[in-house]
Amino acid sequence: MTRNASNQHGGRRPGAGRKPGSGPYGEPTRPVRVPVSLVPTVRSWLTNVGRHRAQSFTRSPTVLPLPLYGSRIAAGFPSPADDHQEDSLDLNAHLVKHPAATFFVRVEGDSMTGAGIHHGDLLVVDRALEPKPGDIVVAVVDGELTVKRLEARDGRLWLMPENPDYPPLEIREGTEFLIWGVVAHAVRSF
Amino acid sequence: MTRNASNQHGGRRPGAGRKPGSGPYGEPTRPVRVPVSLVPTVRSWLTNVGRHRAQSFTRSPTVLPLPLYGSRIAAGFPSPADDHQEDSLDLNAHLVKHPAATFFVRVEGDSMTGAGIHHGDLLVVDRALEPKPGDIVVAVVDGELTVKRLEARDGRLWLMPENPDYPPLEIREGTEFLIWGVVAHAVRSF
DNA sequence: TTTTTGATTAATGTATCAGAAATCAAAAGC
DNA sequence: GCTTTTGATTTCTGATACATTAATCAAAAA
Repeated sequence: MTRNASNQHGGRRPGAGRKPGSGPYGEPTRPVRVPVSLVPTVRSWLTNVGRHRAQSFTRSPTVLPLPLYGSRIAAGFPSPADDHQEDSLDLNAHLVKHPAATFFVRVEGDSMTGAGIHHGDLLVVDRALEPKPGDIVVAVVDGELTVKRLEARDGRLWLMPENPDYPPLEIREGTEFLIWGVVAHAVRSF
Repeated sequence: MTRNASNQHGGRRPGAGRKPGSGPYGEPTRPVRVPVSLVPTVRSWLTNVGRHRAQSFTRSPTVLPLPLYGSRIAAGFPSPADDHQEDSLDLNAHLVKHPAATFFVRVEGDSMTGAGIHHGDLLVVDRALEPKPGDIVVAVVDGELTVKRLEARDGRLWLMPENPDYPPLEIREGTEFLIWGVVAHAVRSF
């Protein structure tokens, strides 16, 4: 006992003690093994979501954020300006090989649904690609723009639909036919 | 030494020993305190980050406006001065509404072909969008990453495939469920 | 050539611990 | 009487320790 007669502060308080649920999360915690590189992400999420318990459906958290830089880091933390990692993607760089020769076309109709091209899709068309049989091309036939698969049979060219409701289109002697480019990608929006 | 003369297996192997990075995450782990109720969520997330690599949107997106052409062209090859050019479009700006909250996932399987999402497609997933019934979402269910359409029926959540070969997935009382984000676009490459 | 096997090393889950944080209420100060 | 102080009490968290599991090695055995 270090208390003297002139100092009687403190002392037993039956029932004193920190109450359960008084921590930042309102409940106890358990240690979970987290890969070193993801520790900051998990901590940050726990700080922002775990405490506020923002939820959109039932009691489950909506989203656990993916790391902006999730690559395996040998040592240290990534620099915020460090973007040269396989985990980041630029759509232009990824989808446009020849910028000067690329354009977009919106799909109308459903003649190519078998190829996963649907009405309303946005096509990325590359004029720099050499059209060859099997390619899906954007072409003008008798003044009409169309999207079909290019085929070569018996020395003739055909534009093949990928939907049985549409007939194959033969490119004949007097047909006005022009290929605009090769379809590289189709973008579907929801 | 418990070995006898008729059993000489094993023994010293200089250089033997488990190699660094041989665990499921490819790197060491550290214990992080997680609220008890969030432990399953964090675990499932860690499991899937390690198994299904996702790519984040670049932090320094390029700007590349390219021509978007209309569907009706009378004749001739499109040129920059062509009257029929409707607009120009930059893929990054057009497809990514919330750069910091966007990531990409490659589709595996064909449970959503009815929605035009096919095996191998690249999904643009937006974490900033509030998931609501009818949205196509990327979700984790009992530790498995999946892409499905979110539905709400009778006070319950369902993850609906868009291919009759697959069963609907009901989110029940004990189901570990969390939504990673809402699918904004699907990119098909040829 | 393939499989076996003790030795070797990394990784993981759990236990433990020290210090921090929150709570209590009588004593002290005003 | 009201507010502040203060030692005791209890919970909580981050870090470390530890036991077990997992992965790797290569000579010996099959």
